[in-house]
Amino acid sequence: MASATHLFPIRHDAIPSLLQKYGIVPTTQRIEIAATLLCERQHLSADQVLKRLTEHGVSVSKATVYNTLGLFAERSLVRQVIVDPAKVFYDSNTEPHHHVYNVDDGTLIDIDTANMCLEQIPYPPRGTFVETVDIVIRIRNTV
Amino acid sequence: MASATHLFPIRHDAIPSLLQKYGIVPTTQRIEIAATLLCERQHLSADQVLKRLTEHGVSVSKATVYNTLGLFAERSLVRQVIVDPAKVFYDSNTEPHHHVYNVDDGTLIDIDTANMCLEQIPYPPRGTFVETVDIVIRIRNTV
DNA sequence: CCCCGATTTAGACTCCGTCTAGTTCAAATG
DNA sequence: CATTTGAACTAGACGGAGTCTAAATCGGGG
Repeated sequence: MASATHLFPIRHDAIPSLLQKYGIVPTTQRIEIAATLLCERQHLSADQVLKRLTEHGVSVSKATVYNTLGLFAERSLVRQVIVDPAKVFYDSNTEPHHHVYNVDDGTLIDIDTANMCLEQIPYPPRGTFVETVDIVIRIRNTV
Repeated sequence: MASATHLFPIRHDAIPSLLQKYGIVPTTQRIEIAATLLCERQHLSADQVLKRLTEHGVSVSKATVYNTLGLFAERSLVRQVIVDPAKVFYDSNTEPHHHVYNVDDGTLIDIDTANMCLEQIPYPPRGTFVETVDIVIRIRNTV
């Protein structure tokens, strides 16, 4: 359940132990998928991860990529970012931060939470708890 | 381009002029779709709108429902809410507010912006402008 | 009443993601 | 070292949301 967030760049041979730290059995495919996404701070869709793997001559099935990214998100190794109705992004950066999404070209960038004070978050209804608070600034290109 | 937000409930016969105020030609189908969504503060997916229309004996094609809701959002008559990777919600409430989304049961509720001060929003990159700032509090059921 | 651009339509199609059922893998066991 | 067993992986079918296309229809201006 790893307390500290990992640092970039992550060395390929550090991945198995990283996965274990998050309670994930480090299989060949999971290591490859993690290496693809976690090599730097970035936002990739499942499809993009699959494409990169294929391009690098690594053969992993579509189902495994989708399942594995879902597992990573569930275990908080990566973060899901839902800003585009068409696809889910997976964010290799798990430190608290928010996002700026360019609706026109699909660019997604991180912004620090520093100074973005968010006061008075309402109590969650009975029987529920807050999982995340996501702030998305949607921008568009002028003209 | 209507400045003031409309008030609920909206009378059915007030819809044609409301559409015109937003630069939308009020056709039969658009009036029906607007009436379905705007009758009260609510969040509906395109599919739900289509279902309600069908249930009320109003026949509108799927393509028209999707296109029309997209048009309404583009003209700021309604607001798109992207919180679920599976579908887009359309929000009849266009006043500034944010959302609490229950990931487990798909419930979406509005929260007032009052007291939720958000300071220090970063400048948008050159050549872009901020369209919306969306805050989504994701909650889950305990147990 | 006719014309013509705007709107609507049915249904095919695309794309993201899930499901299924069979296969492979690897670790533990005998 | 062979066997067992459950987890993980796979290919490909499938499902659902949303888009596209080409044809039909509408409705306001002439």
